[in-house]
Amino acid sequence: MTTDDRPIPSVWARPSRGRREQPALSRQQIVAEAVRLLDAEGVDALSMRKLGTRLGAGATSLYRHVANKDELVELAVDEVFGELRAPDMSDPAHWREATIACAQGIRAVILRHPWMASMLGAMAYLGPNLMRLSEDMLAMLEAAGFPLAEANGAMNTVFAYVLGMTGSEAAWLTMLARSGQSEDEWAERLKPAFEDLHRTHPRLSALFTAQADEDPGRRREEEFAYGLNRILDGVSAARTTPA
Amino acid sequence: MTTDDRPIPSVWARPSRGRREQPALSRQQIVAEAVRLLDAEGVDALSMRKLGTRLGAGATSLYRHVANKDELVELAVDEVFGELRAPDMSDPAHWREATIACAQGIRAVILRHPWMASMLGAMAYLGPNLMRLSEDMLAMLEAAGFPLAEANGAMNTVFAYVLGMTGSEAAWLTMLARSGQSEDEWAERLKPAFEDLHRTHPRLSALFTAQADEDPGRRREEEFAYGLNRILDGVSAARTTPA
DNA sequence: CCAGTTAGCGAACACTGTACGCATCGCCGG
DNA sequence: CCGGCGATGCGTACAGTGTTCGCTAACTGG
Repeated sequence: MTTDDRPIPSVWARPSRGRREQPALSRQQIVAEAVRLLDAEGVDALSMRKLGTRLGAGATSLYRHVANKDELVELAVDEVFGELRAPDMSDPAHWREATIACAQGIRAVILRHPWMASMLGAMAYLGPNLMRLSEDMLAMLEAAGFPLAEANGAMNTVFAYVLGMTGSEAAWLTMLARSGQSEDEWAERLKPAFEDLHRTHPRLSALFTAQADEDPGRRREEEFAYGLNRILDGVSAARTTPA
Repeated sequence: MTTDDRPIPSVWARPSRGRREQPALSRQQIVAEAVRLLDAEGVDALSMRKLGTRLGAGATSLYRHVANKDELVELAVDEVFGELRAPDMSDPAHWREATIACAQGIRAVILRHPWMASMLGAMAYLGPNLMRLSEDMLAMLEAAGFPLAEANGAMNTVFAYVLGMTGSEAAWLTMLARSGQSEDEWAERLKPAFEDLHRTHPRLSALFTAQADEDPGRRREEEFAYGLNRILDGVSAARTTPA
């Protein structure tokens, strides 16, 4: 137990177990493990060495399958977007429900992998999985009576909203998680500064107190749905065949 | 010239120039220089040592005025949001124009400092400058006939949209800048893959070709304005006194 | 004029991403 | 059967990172 774990250069003890017990490393495996590491320990914990160790490999071995850390992250982002299954877009009459389902799907994916928020602002994402989703949404909106240009505008608007809203949400949640405090503890900690807030920012203060005894998760869901519905209201006028 | 730049421990050559020629270092100065460095060289180039050198100081001196690099970045973000002057919100009848002006102001600020995009997804921003702006916008929307809760929903929706849209925009632009290519060169480079795109994603392909000979900057401006107007359309129904 | 507070700094530590070259493996043509 | 070959993993090394810890030297209040 103590003799053979030291790398003694002896011909007899040479392991010689073929490297091909497993295919050892593959791009898919690396990306999947990277996603797992990011989910578990957050964006700062992703280092090539740690990822290598998790895969039972040296750090630099990863570079045989991935050019950069940046490329690895790009692949991880696309991998996560691959979780998205396009919702049922068969019935054009339900374009609103389908769009809402799609938006909530994206939101759920980002909240499941909060590190995505940090990435999306730092890279122009053009991966195949999101392109497929875009094409499907365009087709659905066109079938629902939107001219292509309007469909594009509507989709971009919805998508930007989802990104912005969910990005802030994810950032807030990871900040909470990192500080190890609950949402209520945070509110409690702000109580002292509240007197000033009420004086200088009465409206913000009123909103805070009004939201104090709601379930935060539920409240965020409803706020997300509220804005989304207003956007769909505004967008629906662009249809050529109203309903 | 070659003799006195070596730190010889001689009492005679002791510099003795009072450290207080300038107040040396201050938090304001550090943050301002950090913003300048971020603007000039991008987010990866911000390191404590480089920033210190720029200020004619050692790297670790900064820690007397700033707790962390993270805190420094937080301060830099708030500093930049300080550029925002709340637009004229005196006339409640022009709430739409005022909101548009505010949104375009935020967009302009982020595009002027594209590194902001990477930060906003990675931190929950609660700085005083944005809080002031939020309070002003709430006041304006309330004066325009929105109940406070609806004003809050509208503001959050608009703000999420601006963040998402402009964030993607900034990410794309910094990617272009880093690759040193122009937008047209990028389109040219994608020409080979275009045949496939047309086959598998006909709608996206159609949109690309339709946008090929527009000025990209103008096009982005218009897309931004389009979505913003749809959102304001959808939101305006929540006013109690319609107009 | 002296004590105490404080700003700045040099050195050091634990890590990071990544380039390079070497060892080793499965395979494949002769 | 076997020798070379391309692919794969990895040890080492390098330049650079954020941050801590004492040390010096200046300013400031009594």
